[in-house]
Amino acid sequence: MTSGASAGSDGPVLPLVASVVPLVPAWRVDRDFDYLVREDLAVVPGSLVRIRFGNRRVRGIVRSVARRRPERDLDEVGALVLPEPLLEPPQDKIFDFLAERYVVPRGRAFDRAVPPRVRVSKPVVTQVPGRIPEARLLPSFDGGPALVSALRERTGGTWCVQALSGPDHAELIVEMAAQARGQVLVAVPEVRYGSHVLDALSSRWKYVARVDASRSDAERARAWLALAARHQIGAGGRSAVLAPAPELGLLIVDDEHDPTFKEDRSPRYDARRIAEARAATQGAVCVLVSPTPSVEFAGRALSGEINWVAPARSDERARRPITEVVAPSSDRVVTHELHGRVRDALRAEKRVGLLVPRRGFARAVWCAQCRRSLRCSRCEAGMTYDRERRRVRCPRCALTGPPPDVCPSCGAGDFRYLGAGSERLADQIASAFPRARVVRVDPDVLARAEPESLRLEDADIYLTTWIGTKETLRPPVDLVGVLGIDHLIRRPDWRAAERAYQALAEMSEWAGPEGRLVIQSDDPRHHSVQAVVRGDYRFFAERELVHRRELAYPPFSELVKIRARGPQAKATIDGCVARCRDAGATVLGPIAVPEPGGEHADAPLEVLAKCNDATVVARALREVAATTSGTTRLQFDVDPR
DNA sequence: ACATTATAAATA
DNA sequence: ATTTATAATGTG
Repeated sequence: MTSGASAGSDGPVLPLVASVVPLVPAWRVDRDFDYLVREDLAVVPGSLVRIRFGNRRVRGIVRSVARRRPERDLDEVGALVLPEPLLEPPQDKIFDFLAERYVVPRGRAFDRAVPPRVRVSKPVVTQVPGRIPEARLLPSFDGGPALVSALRERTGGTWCVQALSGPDHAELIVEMAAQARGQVLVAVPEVRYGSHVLDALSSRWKYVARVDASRSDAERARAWLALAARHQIGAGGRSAVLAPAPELGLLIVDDEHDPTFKEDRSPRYDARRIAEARAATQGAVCVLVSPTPSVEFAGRALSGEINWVAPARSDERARRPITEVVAPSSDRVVTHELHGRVRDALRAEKRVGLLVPRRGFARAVWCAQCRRSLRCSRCEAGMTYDRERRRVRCPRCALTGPPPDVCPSCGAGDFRYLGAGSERLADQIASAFPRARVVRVDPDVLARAEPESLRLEDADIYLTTWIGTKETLRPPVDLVGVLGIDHLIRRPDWRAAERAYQALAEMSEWAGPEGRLVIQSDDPRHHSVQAVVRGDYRFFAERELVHRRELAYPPFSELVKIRARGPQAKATIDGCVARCRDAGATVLGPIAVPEPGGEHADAPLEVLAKCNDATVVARALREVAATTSGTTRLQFDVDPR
């Protein structure tokens, strides 16, 4: 590849030619460009270089370097931005995958390989790896010993690990990292109020290359370059799965179910899928950890497609608090039963956490008989109910109509409507327990005050919305009361049951094995509720998978959402639909999605494609994207959350 | 007829 | 992304 015409042959030495991806986010330049390399410049595959492009200077990443005869007049590589390569092969394949699956120009994908402000070039701290300690926690898991040997021998594979809730969680992550051979990257959910896992990693290793947003740009850049120079361990948020690690041995995604692993700006990647694909291309082990794994990955694990690691049933049940489900009362927010539990706890000088539902939510319609929510006949989204007009409406395709007389699933005629306002909850609770000190935490309070200044330890009743239940924020309590879970269960969204289960499981963890959990729900038999009562994740997963299979939602399909706006929106989206169908997808829509404040006439059009392999559909859509004119905006969302 | 502004094309 | 050529629109 690099030899060329020198040895023995008579011709002149061929020039060095580098293929470069310019870091320019445009479909018109979605390919490599060749440049000459001066003999004194240490340009290698993966180098970050400065090149002339058009009439300006941009940065680019070198894909390959070879001695060959150029086919045309070439410009010279301007300079090396970094002395060492940033993206040694085969890591460039990750960014090819990123560009391909998530339908972005290559320059936009490769831009994610570059650290912020590459001015800082400090010496790199490298750690001499110590002796590998015995694994303490993992061997007691079903499938744990196999994972330990995969880590030690670096035999690859994707592993879905159902963690135990509780204080051992951070240690489990540290233990896996310590067992691994080669470099280790750990991705954790967005760390706004700190992270126990990152703290635990930092106390085990002298220097953990932190690439999360809570660090300064300078520190992130330093960490990024340290990892490119083979520093052993790095950690951060979603983007940690894209950090350089030429000798990657282990890639961990912790709390894998968390929605922040989906990037919400272009490139809209799912960090878990990137992690899996990356580990495969580098021969590393990919571990997805969560006490409540996503149904997508758990389903693949239970079917044997990827590896499955779970705690012994008895260990899982031992973490469960005493759990009760009580029917909500129609005239008060705190039922008689929960009121009694709170009163008893306060008398015993114990502390109480109460979870109130979010303020605004969709009003769902469901059948009292078979307990299914009403779904749109056209696109399968859950219907919402407009109380004033007495009509049902699909939030996805805006199909409206009168509420049906009988349930389309079971023929019963008894519908329930959900979604009463909940503004006065805090006041009602304060007046129900007048002698208790009530501390209220919600997004408004958090925006105004630092978490430390809230004096949570003084509270008898800690009243919060979901935001205040973050592990690093919530105070320890003895009783947790969930005032309403039904709005989450009935949410018009195919992941509603999963989100509800995860929320309840988190509350169960908050109450802890010594505590008590009271759930107010009118659907105590729902699998999201029952799984928490039983302390049995698998119970939830297996039942939810039945529903997913019925409607062909992930993991039984992959999804691609496409949105078009502008003058040619209709024609453009029709072209996309045709491409999707050619690629074997089932397409729902197109439908107009009204925007807040926008005219209905020029509302963007949206379709949802269900397919076996979204990468195949993405490849087809790439051609549409590359040929779409500037005034029509196309937006692709592969693996939408 | 010429200046101003939107639009498309090209980048080694 | 940014520049440059080209078409469309506006102005005296």
